[in-house]
Amino acid sequence: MKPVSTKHSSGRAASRGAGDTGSDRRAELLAIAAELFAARGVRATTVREIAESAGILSGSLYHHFESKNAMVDEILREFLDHQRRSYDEVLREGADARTTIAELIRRSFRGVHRYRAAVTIFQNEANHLAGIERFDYLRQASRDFERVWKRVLTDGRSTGAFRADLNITLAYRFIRDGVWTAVHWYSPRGRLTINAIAEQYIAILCDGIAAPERR
Amino acid sequence: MKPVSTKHSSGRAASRGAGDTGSDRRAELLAIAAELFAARGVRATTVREIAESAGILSGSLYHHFESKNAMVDEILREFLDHQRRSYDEVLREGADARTTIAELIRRSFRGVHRYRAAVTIFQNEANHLAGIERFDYLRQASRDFERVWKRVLTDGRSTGAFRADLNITLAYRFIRDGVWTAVHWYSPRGRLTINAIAEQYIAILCDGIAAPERR
Amino acid sequence: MKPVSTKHSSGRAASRGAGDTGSDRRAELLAIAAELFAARGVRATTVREIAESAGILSGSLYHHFESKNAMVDEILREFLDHQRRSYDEVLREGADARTTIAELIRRSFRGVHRYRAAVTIFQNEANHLAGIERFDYLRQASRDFERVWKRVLTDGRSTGAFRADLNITLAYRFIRDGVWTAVHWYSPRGRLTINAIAEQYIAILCDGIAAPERR
Amino acid sequence: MKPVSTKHSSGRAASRGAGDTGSDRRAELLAIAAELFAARGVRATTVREIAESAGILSGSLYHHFESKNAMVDEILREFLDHQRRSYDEVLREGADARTTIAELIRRSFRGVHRYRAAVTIFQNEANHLAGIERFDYLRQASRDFERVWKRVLTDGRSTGAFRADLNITLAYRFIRDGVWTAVHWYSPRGRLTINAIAEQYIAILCDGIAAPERR
DNA sequence: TATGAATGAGGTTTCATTCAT
DNA sequence: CATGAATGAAACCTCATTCAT
Repeated sequence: MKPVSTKHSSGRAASRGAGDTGSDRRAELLAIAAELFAARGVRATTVREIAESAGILSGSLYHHFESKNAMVDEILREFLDHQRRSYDEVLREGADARTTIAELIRRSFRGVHRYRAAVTIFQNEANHLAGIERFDYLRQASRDFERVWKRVLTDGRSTGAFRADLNITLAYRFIRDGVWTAVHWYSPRGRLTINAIAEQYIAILCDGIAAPERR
Repeated sequence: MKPVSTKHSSGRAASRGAGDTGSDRRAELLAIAAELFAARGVRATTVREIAESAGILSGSLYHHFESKNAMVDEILREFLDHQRRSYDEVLREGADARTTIAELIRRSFRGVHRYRAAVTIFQNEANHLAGIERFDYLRQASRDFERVWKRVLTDGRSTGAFRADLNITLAYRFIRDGVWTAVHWYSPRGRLTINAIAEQYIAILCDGIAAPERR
Repeated sequence: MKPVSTKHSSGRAASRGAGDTGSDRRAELLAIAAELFAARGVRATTVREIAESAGILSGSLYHHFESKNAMVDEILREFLDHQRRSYDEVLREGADARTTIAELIRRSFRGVHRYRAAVTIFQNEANHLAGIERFDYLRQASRDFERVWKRVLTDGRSTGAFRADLNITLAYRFIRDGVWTAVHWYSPRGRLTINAIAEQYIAILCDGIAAPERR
Repeated sequence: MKPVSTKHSSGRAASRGAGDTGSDRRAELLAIAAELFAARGVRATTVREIAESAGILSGSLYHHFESKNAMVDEILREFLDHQRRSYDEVLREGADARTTIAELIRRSFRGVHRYRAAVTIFQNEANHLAGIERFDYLRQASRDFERVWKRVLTDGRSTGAFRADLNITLAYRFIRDGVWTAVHWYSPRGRLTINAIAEQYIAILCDGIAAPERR
């Protein structure tokens, strides 16, 4: 993971390996950068701004990271790796489709909570970043996620848990957009906890907004 | 419409007034710019790229538009004005909540279809753009839309059309994100027409993905 | 005069000869340009601004004038020609030094009044313009003026009209700067007429600001 | 001194605070820029020219200064602050009007000598610069100077040191223009020292150019 | 680790001027 | 005479990155 293929064969060991415990400083800088990237966009955030927010000069950042994109890379990978593992855990439990979907939604919202900045970046800029070679893996991650959701939806439809006329692709997209876009308005200090939001979303998605007595 | 009260228009008469039928060239250039903005992002799209796509030099663009942001401005305003009027029409019909919500959703998807590039820009960059004085009106437009949806949801909940335990704010956000984010994957040449997508979305939203017999 | 050596051998007869009676439109445009050049500086005034002030498009100006600098040229020449003739008249009268100096000052201030915009341009930009080949004549004009003033001062010193210890060069410069710089604050609608200003200046220059009884 | 409260300094720490001793490089660059601004005018001097004169690339200048105008700003403030203090010292000595006027003139010419480039810029471009928000303080500085001179002139007139019929405003303007415009022709390597020029100017101003025996 | 000076490519914008209609 | 579209050079400025100290 994180091959860090330095094009610039400089002798300086700016980037460490992935599993690296990493100095606290490194994590600190990464957190600062993530917040700025999320708030202003990756392109709109200058290396100078990141450095200044950290109280150092822009040149000094290059002792910790190879490049600006290397920071984005690390921020995104951490989130994606976590989320993939989290989804896999659910699948491995092998519950019924409705339970599984609900749990996937819960874990997605928890991802929003825990990796807020990373999710924001992923949501806002995955499309543009994917055009850069270094971020090829974003497309793979999206495909992995898609496979997970679609498998559960298809399974549920065939077992009768979900409507027979459900369009799997559309349903998947609505769910995906619904959970990730929440990052735009979710605030950890807001009135609703992330769990409450997840439950509401599950309710709407599974049973609709219409009052049940109508049927 | 389109008041174009640019503070920065110091003496330059590059942009015409609003109701202006406008030369075809102008509309042509705007369409080209919109596609690029949508595809690559506003910041990432250079004026030079727009000009080259139109077969002219970058400086020549300034004969038609005051600035890059002036183009973004015009693109967004056209969509927002249309959408606002479209929503207002529905409200004026005064149908019941469920019918109204369905119609609002249909008209939103039609907006996605007709103003695809503009919706993409709005969806991707409204947050960042709103930080610029010139784009203050984006916040107002968002608030206007929010009021429309929330009024109908609240009305439907009190008349018993919608679940009594529905969280209006969350429901509004899910709907909003669901319809606008569709622009990311909707293709006019795809298998599903925009109307089919709208109906599927209405179905899921109103009645959920779960099979009805469960209740 | 006004050779108008068109580098661009275009067949269009944009510029007329000098003695040309000239259409009113031409004079009108020149007056508009002069005001703008004076108010904002030659460089800072765009051709577009001139055209817009005249209610036409920038391209249309080129039917009347060869270039922006051609306008500056004409504006300056008119003033310089007039002023030169005016000074010559005084010299030809052959009055005594003090009378002559006073009259030169009066005629300078009258020049400020009548060619306000031109004097402003001359005062503000002669130095920079003189670097352009086309404006070589500015240096000659300055030298001509200098010769006039110095001749009178020298004459007056040798006849005893002026102090024996007068530094001719410095005196000339103070006078020159005093009269031309007045253009920066003189207003035809101000409290003091241009003649009153001239008389005050003559008084200060000849007899000083100190009260006479002190000697 | 030099508050440098740039509104535009959004997050960039290019320019240091005021009391800053400042790296030598900074002062060096400022001196180079000042000479060019004085010689060619602010607008006509390109950032590239400044950089090339300093042996660096244009972009590198922005490591030291926020913008071209920021350089102009610093150059002007240094001169204005100095001159204001210098005038205040004279006033605090409380000598009689004629002595005070003479000393103010001496100190003005010394300002011309010491801040030649800055005075040239101030003299040539204050009018145009004052139209820019950032240079609002130029108007204030002019007003401050005006008050100083007028106070002394008024005082001298009422104590009988100066002519009873002296027009204070005109006298002030002639003096102001006379001393500052000298920057256009003064050369530190010329025949006359700045002190000699000052004394000649004082003599002419106080007692006139006319021979005394005439009265 | 950090600084501070510099690079160099590229961005948006300006503007005098041209020219077919 | 005037328009309106375009040119092309050059302006100011930005910013990721490098590197000697």
